[in-house]
Amino acid sequence: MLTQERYKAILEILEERDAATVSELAALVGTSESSIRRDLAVLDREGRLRKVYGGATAIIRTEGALEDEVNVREIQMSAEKELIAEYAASLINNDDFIYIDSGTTTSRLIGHIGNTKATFVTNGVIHAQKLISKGLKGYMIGGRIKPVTASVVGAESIRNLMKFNFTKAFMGTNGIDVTAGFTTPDSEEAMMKERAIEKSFAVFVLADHSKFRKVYPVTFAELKKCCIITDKLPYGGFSDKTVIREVTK
Amino acid sequence: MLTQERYKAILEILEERDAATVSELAALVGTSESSIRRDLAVLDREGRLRKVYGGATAIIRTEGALEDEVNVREIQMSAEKELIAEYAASLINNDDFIYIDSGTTTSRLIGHIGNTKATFVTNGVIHAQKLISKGLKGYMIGGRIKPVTASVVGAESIRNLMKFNFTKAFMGTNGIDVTAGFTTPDSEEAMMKERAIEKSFAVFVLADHSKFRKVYPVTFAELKKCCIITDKLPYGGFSDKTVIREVTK
DNA sequence: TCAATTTTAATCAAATATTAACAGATTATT
DNA sequence: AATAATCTGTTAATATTTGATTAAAATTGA
Repeated sequence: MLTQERYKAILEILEERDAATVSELAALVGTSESSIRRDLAVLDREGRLRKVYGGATAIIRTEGALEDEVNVREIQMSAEKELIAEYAASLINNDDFIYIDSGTTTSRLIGHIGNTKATFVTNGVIHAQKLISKGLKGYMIGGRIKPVTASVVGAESIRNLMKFNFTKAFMGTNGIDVTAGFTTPDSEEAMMKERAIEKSFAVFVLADHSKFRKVYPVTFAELKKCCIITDKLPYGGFSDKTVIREVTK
Repeated sequence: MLTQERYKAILEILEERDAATVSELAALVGTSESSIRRDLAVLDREGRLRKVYGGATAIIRTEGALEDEVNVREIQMSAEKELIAEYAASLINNDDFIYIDSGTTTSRLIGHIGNTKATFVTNGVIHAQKLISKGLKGYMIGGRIKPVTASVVGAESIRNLMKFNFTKAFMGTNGIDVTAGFTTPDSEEAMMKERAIEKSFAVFVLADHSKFRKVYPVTFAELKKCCIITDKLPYGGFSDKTVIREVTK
């Protein structure tokens, strides 16, 4: 059976039922679990389905492009990120005035914030919603909404952001590299991040180990500007000029 | 059974009945109480339900992120509002620059907006989310988030709002009265509404018949300033100085 | 208030799932 | 036809999830 035929078969099965286990797919498609796993990995990378522990789920494009891209992806985030988020949340004090960057890692952080009198400012629409559902004092940065990430970016929002002076900022990143620093694929998001860091007394970047040694088009900060909170350092250590907080069980 | 399938099952059960105990969920989903507890912890952190002692309750997300008896009722009396929302959506043109007020009625309106090049500005967090999930061009007003209604209000947000000049505004209201005009219980929300109306060329107030002859503490506009879109006029008609668009099947 | 009852969170072993490495089969390339 | 590259299924080593157990915490009712 051709690989492409398998892909098609898998996607068709997932279209009927919303989810299927690896063993179910193997039986239905008529191949080994190994092949199914390899297929799911490919299709997940292509964004055609969502790989989850035990199988895969369909990407429902019914209404919310956002609902799936942002919310569902979070569900499959790993235990390491949970640890990072938990630790980051423990750094929050009652008198803090905190910036929360958009992105999945920081979104998870909000789930771990307990009862606090701190005030939170964010440019993430979902982050704002989570803040209020947690009963926290929240501020939303205004401006143009970027659909894919459900975050507010652009000149307008930067102007709004500049009014604030944060005690702490919790940032996400796509890449961390010794020479390129913290990088992200989107220049508008990068600009927001850059300014938020500028206006914060202490900056924490939440990043699991997979982010190290990766470089994306736009740099938004030098390494030394932020404290990295991670689960595991890359092989051979990292720049000794960087402040790294390694969180382990 | 896949973890994600369990999540979905739990959320579906909570959508039908507003609340369920851990043991009920375990029986209905067909898994152990341990797993249900773990699932509830995750889903609570994700903000998809509210974990309570003994089980979990659904989060009603139509307007406020918080459960609200009033909201529940409003959702149920929906057929008329649907009509109003549908008609209001038909008024939108490609070159419009539109303000969408926070509130359930306007939230519903977004669901009826088709493919348009118009730009939308809102102070509702959930409204913003709906806009992007619909693929519409959206702007968020920045400022302090009021938890109950998940809307942005306050001095900061009014300053941000004043920069705009809208072609049309779609507003919600709590009361419509000949002498008191359009009224709402919250003064901060009222101020936002007042300014939004001031900055709009045409203003439409979406209100079902139950809103007529009711007066709430704060007036945010005179009747003649806005065109009312409603499903049914009150007995004996209404002020003839008011522009009313009555929508019927 | 305090004791009885219920619920929760933490722990642990068993069951399940994943990964990576390997060798044979299949397909492309020269 | 020979060689390289890719794909497939198997296996063993890891890692994750699950349900039972139990001590601690929360709720209830007198």
